[in-house]
Amino acid sequence: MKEIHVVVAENVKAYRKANKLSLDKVSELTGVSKTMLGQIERGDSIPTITTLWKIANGLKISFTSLIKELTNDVTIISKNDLLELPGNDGKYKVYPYFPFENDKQFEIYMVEIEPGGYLEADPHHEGTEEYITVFDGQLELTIVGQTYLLEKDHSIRFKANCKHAYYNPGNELTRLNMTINYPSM
Amino acid sequence: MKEIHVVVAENVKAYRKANKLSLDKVSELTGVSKTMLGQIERGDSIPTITTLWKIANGLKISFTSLIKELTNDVTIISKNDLLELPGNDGKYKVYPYFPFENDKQFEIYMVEIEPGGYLEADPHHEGTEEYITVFDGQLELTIVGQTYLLEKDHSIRFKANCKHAYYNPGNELTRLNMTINYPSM
DNA sequence: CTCCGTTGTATGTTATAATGCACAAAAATG
DNA sequence: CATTTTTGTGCATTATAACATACAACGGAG
Repeated sequence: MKEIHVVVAENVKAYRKANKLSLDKVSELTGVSKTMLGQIERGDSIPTITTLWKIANGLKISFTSLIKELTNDVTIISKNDLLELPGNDGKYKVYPYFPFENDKQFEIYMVEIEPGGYLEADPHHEGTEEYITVFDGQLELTIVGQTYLLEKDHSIRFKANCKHAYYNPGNELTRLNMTINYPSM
Repeated sequence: MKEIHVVVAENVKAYRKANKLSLDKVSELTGVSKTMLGQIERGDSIPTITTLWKIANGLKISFTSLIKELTNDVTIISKNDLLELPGNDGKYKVYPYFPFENDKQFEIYMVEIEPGGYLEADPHHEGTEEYITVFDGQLELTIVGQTYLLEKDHSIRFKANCKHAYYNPGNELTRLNMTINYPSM
């Protein structure tokens, strides 16, 4: 995961090379100084939003093409590779397989809850939704005082902008897939 | 046509008010100082790309929602409720827990593949990505002739705009979660 | 070949981004 | 009601973004 200004640097440089433009020419087109363009391309300086806007507009390219990181084609992750996020009682374990990244609007976790394990979650922002599929065991989900019991192979979708809690009421490990969708305003 | 930093100012402020967050809270979430957030919102300062990135990531909103000039409560699904989508050999079963809908950019399936089960998938649209987490068994995934073997508790992310195939090479049922992300155009 | 123009980088300067701290006003609490 | 906490803004400081200028190296023209 590169720093955003490094991503910008690579994208600006790539565009300039692809179109055989000098720093002078880009400076002319964009109204940003040649020196600053060099600094940006070398990652020596972090441009303001206005400077970037000038570059995008001057070159007539989309803003997002400047900030978009080329993703690896294939990424493989094992649970062993992950740093387990702390639940509050040691019986609730969260594995962040695909954490939130700015170019997509969701994140994916695997969650394991031992019998009796419990977690109370703070409300997410307005419009956020959770999708949970139970692969093993049972899950008792409480949303604003309303309790839902999910068996194996059950799934649930709910708005996550209110207080909610997860609990394993059974006597075997609960394993579930959790996808959290954030609204794109 | 407003200056870009004024647009950003309005969007940050609107988001914060809509979610009833204080400057302090946003500062906490984003790692940007309270003072700077105030400056940004009042249009008194032009943030660097990094500062804006911190804001977008900290609030888990899309970057473009910051630069752009300005939804049913609970659904429960059981596998039994679903019409199983046909695989091509009876050994590959797809359960569409949350099919694609216009207000979000992804869909979620549970997939079960019996030993020896196989499915060849047509390419999705350009930019489409798949995220697969193996909950049980093994999965052999072939993407443009390249083969990946996934064990239990492994996950993979790959571009789904090319021919790919799923195969269970083991001797037990493979169960996996599949999330398909479509590009936001 | 020499000379000139172009290119990208280094340097120094100025303006401002980003922060920590202080504080008045508003809101919350008892 | 009085007191405490929270909130957003102002001020001073530090680091750095953005610029103008200088210049070495390179490429092209004659």
